[in-house]
Amino acid sequence: MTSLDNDINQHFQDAIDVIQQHSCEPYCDTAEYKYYDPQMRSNVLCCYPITHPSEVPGPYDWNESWSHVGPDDSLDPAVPMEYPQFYPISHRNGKGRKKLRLYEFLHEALGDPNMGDSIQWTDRANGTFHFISKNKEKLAECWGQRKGNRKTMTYQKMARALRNYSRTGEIMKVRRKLTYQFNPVIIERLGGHSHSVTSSGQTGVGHSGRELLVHQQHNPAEQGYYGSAAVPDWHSWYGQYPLRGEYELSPSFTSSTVTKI
DNA sequence: TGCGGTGGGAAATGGG
DNA sequence: CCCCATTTCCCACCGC
Repeated sequence: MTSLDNDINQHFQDAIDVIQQHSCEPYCDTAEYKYYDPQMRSNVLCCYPITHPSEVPGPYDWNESWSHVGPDDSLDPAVPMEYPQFYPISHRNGKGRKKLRLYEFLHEALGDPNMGDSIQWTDRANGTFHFISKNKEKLAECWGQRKGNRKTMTYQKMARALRNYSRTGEIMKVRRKLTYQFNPVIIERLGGHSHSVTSSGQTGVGHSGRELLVHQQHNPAEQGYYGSAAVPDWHSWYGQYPLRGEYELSPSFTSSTVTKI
């Protein structure tokens, strides 16, 4: 155990204390927070009450929960839940710690079967995901507890943070209820495998959305999810959202480019 | 009309 | 003290 590990564990323990002081809500098993070990990612994430394997949500019930949007042939509800992925931990950089970002938490949650009834991939290849209306508040509360917020996190507040990502480009809102989309660059950085991102050899750089950048044109076949006029591909989004002038669009929008500024 | 969801301004907060 | 990434509050709007 390195001193860094000790430090991290100490801070985690502090967080636990805070959480406990604020009387932990039902979804959170504080015991799971005891050790902050990158090798135990699922435990770190887990703040969700699964008392019996049968409670682990099975394949998503599209008929029931998405009846308001109708069937979508591009979606595959049969895609099996995946187990947490072991992407480079973002909480720490070379020295010291780095705060967990919301999009990182969401990506973790998407890989955690225990969170399957709160958040799910809609189209993993596109990086689109959606919250489950019924349980979205649970996920928000987990997020709030994870951050040690003073007040209870709500979906509304979490969604506000998500909307801020629209400006920076990490996550965009999809014109569909409770649905958002990761920037493919983020997916790749997080260790996902959005096939819509070609390898430029410059992934995983930097520490904020700042280096994030332009993405190539979409294969139209990949856009079935959105329909024609809904949410466009990434460079349309970048065109729509200038990203605070911190990102420069590649002269050729059609090439896959990740440019560090 | 009520509700759930969306969108965004603005100030506050807390870590680095 | 500054910057960043939210967090918190609040209000307006929209579609069902």
